[in-house]
Amino acid sequence: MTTTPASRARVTLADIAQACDLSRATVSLVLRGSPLVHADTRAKVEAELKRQGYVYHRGAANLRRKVSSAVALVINDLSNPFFAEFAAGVDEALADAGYVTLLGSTGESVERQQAVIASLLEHDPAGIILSPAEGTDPSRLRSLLGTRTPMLVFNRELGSDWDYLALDNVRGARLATEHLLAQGHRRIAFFGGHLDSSSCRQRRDGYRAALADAGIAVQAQWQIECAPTRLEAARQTGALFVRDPAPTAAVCYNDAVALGLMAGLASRGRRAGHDFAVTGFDDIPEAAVSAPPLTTIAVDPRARGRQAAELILQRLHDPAAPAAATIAPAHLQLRASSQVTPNGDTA
Amino acid sequence: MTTTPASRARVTLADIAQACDLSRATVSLVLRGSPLVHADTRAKVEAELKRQGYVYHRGAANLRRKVSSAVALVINDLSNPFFAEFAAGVDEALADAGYVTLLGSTGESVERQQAVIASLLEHDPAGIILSPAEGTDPSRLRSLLGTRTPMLVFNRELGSDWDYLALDNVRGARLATEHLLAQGHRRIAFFGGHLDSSSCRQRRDGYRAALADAGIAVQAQWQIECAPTRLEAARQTGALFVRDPAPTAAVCYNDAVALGLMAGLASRGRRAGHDFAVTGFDDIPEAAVSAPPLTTIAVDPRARGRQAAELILQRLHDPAAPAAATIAPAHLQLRASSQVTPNGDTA
DNA sequence: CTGAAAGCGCTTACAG
DNA sequence: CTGAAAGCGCTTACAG
Repeated sequence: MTTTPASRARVTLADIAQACDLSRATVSLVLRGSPLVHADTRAKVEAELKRQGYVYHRGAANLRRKVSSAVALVINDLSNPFFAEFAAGVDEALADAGYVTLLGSTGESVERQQAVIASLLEHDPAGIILSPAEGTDPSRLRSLLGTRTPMLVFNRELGSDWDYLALDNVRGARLATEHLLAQGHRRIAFFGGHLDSSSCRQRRDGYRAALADAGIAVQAQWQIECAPTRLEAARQTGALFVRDPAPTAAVCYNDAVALGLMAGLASRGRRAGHDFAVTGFDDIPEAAVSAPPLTTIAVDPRARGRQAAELILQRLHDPAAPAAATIAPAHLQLRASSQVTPNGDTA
Repeated sequence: MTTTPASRARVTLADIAQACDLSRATVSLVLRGSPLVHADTRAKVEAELKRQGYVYHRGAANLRRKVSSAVALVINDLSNPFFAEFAAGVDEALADAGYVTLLGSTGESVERQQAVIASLLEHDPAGIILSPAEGTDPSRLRSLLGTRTPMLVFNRELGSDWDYLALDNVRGARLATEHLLAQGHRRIAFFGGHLDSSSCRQRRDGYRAALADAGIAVQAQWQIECAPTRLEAARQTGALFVRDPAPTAAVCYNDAVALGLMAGLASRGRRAGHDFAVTGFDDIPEAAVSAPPLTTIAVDPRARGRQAAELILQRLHDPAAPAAATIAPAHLQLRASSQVTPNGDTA
């Protein structure tokens, strides 16, 4: 009977032990660098490990030790560069800490999110980092998770008693709004996003606070809701101009919306940064190369990913500590799209 | 002694069996839907599973059954939207097939790639999908992998006897070049990328073939190498114009390079799509919103991800089949950046 | 239809 | 310094 290369049996501790005339226990000690074993024995074992191409079966070891070396990362939209950067940061920091990342993506579907998490739980992750799909029901999530597996929620608040890593949405939107006020704008819209999302509400709160500080009453027609995508934003552009006097600037929910609005403005014969001022939120790479380049709020998603990984690892270390909310900083990234006054002068 | 919620002991088959006054074997049969067990028994067990919040430990089952339900996905650059989309497609298709994705990212470092793969192998993946870091040494990779774990290589050829999923680089670059020729260009550069990368060589081959078919001899100064990043491309822009007559158009290695070149042109007082024609490769989302929008070669990275997942799953099914190379289609996505003639007329 | 026993690849007390 | 035995949570023949 011929054995194809790909089906060769696995080399185990027992094989090494037998070849070295030792017990599996001793080989196991070598593997984990125990100082107990004699230097000669160690050398003999290590040579044999290499010779036979042994690869450690961490799953078997974890089973015996009742530990896990995996963390699940559930992302709502990996095709969004913001979350892709976040995921890269998470994976980087987890790998450095000796953990492997179990990836799951939900495509913003709560049903898929339930299924994905259920499946990941069967692989016994030590913890979960979740960037929740829009419309996530915390109680359904809680009954799925139980209380054995700690979770860190990123970006969208879910309440319950999970750890939470947030962007400073209020402050970021306030910075954007204050910048437009400083350019002389008085009629400033808040454009895009859905108010049932906590991040959208927080950003709008920051916008409102800045206007209130400037003594400006927010007009209802300055609040335009739409799905946070480029396409929907482009479609909703007209809603800004149905009444006179129309806004001269818009604080957008995020960069995707801002880029869509810029496209929508162009198709109506207006130009962002020329006769209308626009700001975004996220600072995705496209923001720097759009026409004109987009003034936005930078939140460094890769650093947020590393931070999320560190927070969940900390939680594994101290399961009993009370759940904590962490607010990550945001800062204004100035570019041409907002460098224009209400009269069309370039600042 | 109080037990904190997070440290509650795991519910196992044995707990369920004991509560139902059955053997673990019977509960195991229920879990996997065996028709052998009596309907009443099944109902009783399922109620108890739910009551105790049992979660299946797939790792333990896999250990016993000597199977794996994980596939490792190693990505060189997750912050590149092209690879992020690819990863999303892989994860989607693997999840549908009941596999979990073990993520690893290398940041284009061959050293990190070795370390990441070594670590992932300890988690016993059934197979590996690798988007190799630049400069990967196939023989080092082979000695790391052994012959037990099948691998699918994406995007960059590594030789050896691994399965390989490629983009149709030759045809894509040919399409881009033929398009520029049709606009009337005769002096066309091939800009960016390193010739030690197989994808770069293939794209340049397609470019050369198109020029040869048009009876044009390629000039040495039309070949500008640089790292495939926006920044390096912007820095190298001047190299296009050191000799007269200078090229009037450039086929770029990829979109990042093309966007960098467009920025470099702008800073030299030239404008892509106005007095110089540019094409990219990949069709990343930024290509549609750049100024001007970038003509490029679309390869549908998400579909490529799904395809990669299907190929590796197929390989798991039939380990003995000969290694196969698969070429995925590429098509021209026409936009403004190339719609200009050598004389500056807009086509 | 259900159970007792062995075993997947590892680690952990406990002896010696 | 090294080994024999038990056990992590599951599944798989084999009995009955």
